[in-house]
Amino acid sequence: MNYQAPRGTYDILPDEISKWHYLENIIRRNAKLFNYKEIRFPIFEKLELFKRGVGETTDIVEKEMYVFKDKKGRIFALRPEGTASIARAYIEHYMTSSQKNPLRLYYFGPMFRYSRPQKGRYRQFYQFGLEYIGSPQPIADAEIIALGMKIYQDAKVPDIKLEINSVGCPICRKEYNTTLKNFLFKDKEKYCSDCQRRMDINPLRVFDCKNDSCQNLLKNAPRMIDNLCTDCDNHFKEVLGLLKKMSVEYNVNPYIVRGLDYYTRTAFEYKIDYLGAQNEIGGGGRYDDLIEYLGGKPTPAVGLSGGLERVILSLDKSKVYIPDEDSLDVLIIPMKYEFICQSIEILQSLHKNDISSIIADSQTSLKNNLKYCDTNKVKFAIIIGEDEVISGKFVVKNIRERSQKKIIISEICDYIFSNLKLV
RNA sequence: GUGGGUGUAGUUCAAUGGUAGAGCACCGGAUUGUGGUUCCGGUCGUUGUGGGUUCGAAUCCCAUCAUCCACCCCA
Repeated sequence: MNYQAPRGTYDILPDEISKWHYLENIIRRNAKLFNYKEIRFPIFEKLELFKRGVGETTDIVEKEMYVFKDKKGRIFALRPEGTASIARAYIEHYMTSSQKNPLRLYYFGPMFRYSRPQKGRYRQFYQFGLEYIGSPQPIADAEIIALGMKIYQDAKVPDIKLEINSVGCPICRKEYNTTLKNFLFKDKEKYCSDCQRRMDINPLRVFDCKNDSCQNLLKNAPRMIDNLCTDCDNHFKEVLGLLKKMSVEYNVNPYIVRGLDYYTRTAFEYKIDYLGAQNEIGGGGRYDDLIEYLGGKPTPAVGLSGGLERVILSLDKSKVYIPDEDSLDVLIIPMKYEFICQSIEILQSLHKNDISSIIADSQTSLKNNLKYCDTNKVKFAIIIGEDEVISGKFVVKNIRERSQKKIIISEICDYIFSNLKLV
């Protein structure tokens, strides 16, 4: 084998596509239910957009982007996530009219991050996302969170947990950061080397440490959630209240830190605990300052994104039944190549009636063609041989019932059409 | 980016440094125009790739590519 898919990428083969359609249909259906409109945006953008939007010091931007130059030396990056592009499009197309706002959008598509592949972690991976732009109100947060949960529940992802936190606004977060740093640096030497490094770069990350002695030291550490300003605190409490009203179960986890800089106030994650290190299948939060920061008018917004392959892995693992897609209606089997004209005639009339059909290879044995019908759940087979051509009556087999009937050519479509519903 | 495991037929897996094998799948026949069972027969490999050690390498060593696990990060 000379060529293989690049590291961290993979092919989705026809046999697996029904899972993807299943999931995409659930997302589309729910998006429609809540009046979210699909948006499609480029797979690459100016590097600057992600640097500014996602945050210069985030891991995503710092070490995980596919960056390239085009022929004129412009620097682009393959998109590592969707929100920055959505904010850009929102500003670029002046999608601000009050008749359309708040604006509800959803998207699907591949994202790219250069990281070491593992199960459930790829370099090209698929995400869906929902964005609710133009409302600062807690009901927007609650709608997004509940809708995400509904999608996972509809898809039958087992044991999904919602964790929620508030990361505050720039003002109270800044204050909190100093408080936390003071607390940490007081006993700096007592922490593990990882934690000491985290203190400088992203102090909130120390809460993720798995080291028991560090956790012990952190017991009395100040938490963001206790240091929110009044507005942020009220906002958070209202979001929680609305979730309760909507019967969405959640756990407040004061240590959720998202890897993208644009989040303000609400931050949340959807988690499962049976996929190893990849326990987060989706997440999101509020990003009230992003659009302004990228050059638009101040516009509050909240959104979420979820990874499709992690959902599919979880469905595989828990053996959730996924219905097969519609199979082929009719296989036309010419016994010899010379009957190809009659085959085409039947094929075209079936297609006119919206009945899916193909002509079998006349070199394959009848036996194998019928086997093909069995394994691929084809509904009918039409056999075309000398007898049929002379008599004008063709054998139409109902594959599942293993029965057959001779029918004149002009009535084949009607016969199959009326029997398809029964199959 | 760091540390470790794995790589053999389409697939799942065998093979003390000494002739590369089995199940499933596939193809053919029993049934010369009729399919899910059964029986019989058959095809399939530069052992991921490239070097090295050895009389001899799937097996040992090095490199490389891919994959998996943990860290990291996140979807």
